[in-house]
Amino acid sequence: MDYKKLAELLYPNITKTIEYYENEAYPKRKLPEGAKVTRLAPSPTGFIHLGNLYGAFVDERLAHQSGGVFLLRIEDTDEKRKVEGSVETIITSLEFFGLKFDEGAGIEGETGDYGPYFQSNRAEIYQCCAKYLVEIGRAYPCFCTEEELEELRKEQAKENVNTGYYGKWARDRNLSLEEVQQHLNNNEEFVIRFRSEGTEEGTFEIYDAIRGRLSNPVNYQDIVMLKTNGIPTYHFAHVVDDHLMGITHVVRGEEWLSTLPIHYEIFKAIGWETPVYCHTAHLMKMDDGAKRKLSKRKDPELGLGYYRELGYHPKAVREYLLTILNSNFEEWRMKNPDSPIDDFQFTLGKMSNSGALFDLDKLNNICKDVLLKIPAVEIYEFLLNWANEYKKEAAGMLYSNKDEVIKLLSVGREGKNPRKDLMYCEQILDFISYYFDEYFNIVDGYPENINDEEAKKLLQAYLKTYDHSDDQSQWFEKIRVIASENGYAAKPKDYKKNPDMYKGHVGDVSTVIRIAIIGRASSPDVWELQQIMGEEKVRRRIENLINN
RNA sequence: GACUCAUUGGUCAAGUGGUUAAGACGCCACCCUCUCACGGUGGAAUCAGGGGUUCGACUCCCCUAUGGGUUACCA
Repeated sequence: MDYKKLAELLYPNITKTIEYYENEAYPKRKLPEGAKVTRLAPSPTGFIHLGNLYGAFVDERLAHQSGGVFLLRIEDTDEKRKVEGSVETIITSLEFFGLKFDEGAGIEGETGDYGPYFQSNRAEIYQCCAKYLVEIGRAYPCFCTEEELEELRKEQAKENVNTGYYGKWARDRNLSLEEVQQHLNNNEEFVIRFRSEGTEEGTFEIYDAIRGRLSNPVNYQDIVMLKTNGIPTYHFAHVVDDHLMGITHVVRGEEWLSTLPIHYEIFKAIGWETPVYCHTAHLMKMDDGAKRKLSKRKDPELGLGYYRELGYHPKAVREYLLTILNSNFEEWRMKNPDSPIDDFQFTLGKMSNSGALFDLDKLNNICKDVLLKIPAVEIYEFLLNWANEYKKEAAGMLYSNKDEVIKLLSVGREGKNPRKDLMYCEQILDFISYYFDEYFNIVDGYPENINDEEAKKLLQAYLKTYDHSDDQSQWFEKIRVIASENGYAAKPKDYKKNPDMYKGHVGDVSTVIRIAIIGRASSPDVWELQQIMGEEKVRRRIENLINN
């Protein structure tokens, strides 16, 4: 069989050679020793979830920690699944979380010398590489129709053998030149299949940077490399693109583990070195008591949009992700509470190889610490931006009450044991909403031992002695006095010792006041909040309650 | 079904043949305290099961179970 002729027959119009691409078009990158080149290669389906961010984070750290390159390539080889505008979504979402690409697809066009970065624009490159494989006898055209393949699978199922296109089942594996010509003359469509040399028994070993040595069965399937439309399948695109783009580390989900043998064999056949593989474990979700891989269909709440809508700070999300990405991160963070997150040395070896369950409690807890380190003014800006995008009705209020909001955000944040009240925008807004009359309402009831009438009596007493210029201790002393005068213990400990002597204690009294002013039974220090609200508002709210 | 990866408390996990099996989140109790947070102290809670190998196994091997993944001209 003259493979050279076959190649010419199939691709008369491909004149460039594989050497041209390797040496002239895409020469080796000039990078410092040890620099890693990574890529994010999403398909543009318009949905990006936490799992994608998780993986992208690994790529980004690997590249930027080593002085390498992090690029974006769009795997748009499946026309059916393309969604308009999804490239923008991907880029802006990742950027929001602090991941920036150095090269590749961009909103304003591509940057970099290794493009095009959309696979749909690389057809000629793939075809050239395919042509080469045909020339050396490692690829061939297959004219089977989908129906015929379906038949084949049924046949194989009946005989109880592995399904697929391989060995004696590969009908077009050894077509003669004349037969190929014949099919071509009939205008039949064809795919290019890989000619595998593997057997069903073979195995090989390969190193995975996360999982260590992996022992795999060898590939024996003549998989499709080029579809009838001349566009490659993932397997072939991965080999061609990652090699030609100079990718050193391929980070991808563990769902690719089982196709690794295919990739390995193609790399070998074409004579290229494999990149370092890094197969990450999936982020999982609890579903009816069982762990499950994140799904874009079933888990919209794990879409990145969800966290932006709730107003999670990107720093907090990064911080959380790093705790599940590298088990030693938390330890490092405790030792270096104020260091920038990028000072942490991320390592592949510390990555877990079993799927982690997403833990919202943990995220929230991390948020508290992260936000505490961000100045109130910046939180305000963040909150305002968030409201402008996701909570329009609150944006105006936040905008026109800038000073007050910043003060509200700052309450209790100073000192040795600062409060950690703030987690994410939605929650923060709720946390400070009482300040605005439009949002203010009484959500909690009085303590059990105090009825409405009693409450009014206490509030009247409070109003009578209230002096807005009192300092904090003067203010609270007056509350103690009101408590004593009305039969409540001025100190909770007294009440605890002799509960029968009192109606309650000073805490009950201040709770009544707190509810009148804040609308809730729990809040930061009332005196501080009053100072921010101003005398008029404080008095008005209490009066409203008394007269209702 | 076949092939494959995984399995330490509720969750994230340290651990690489000899440990009282770290730590974090969550939970509970107590302390601090006008509430809530914060902070502090303490507590409950884990090696999926069964066989080996070994003086000794969470650690190595095998089987089983459970969960994930692949089995496409999807990625």
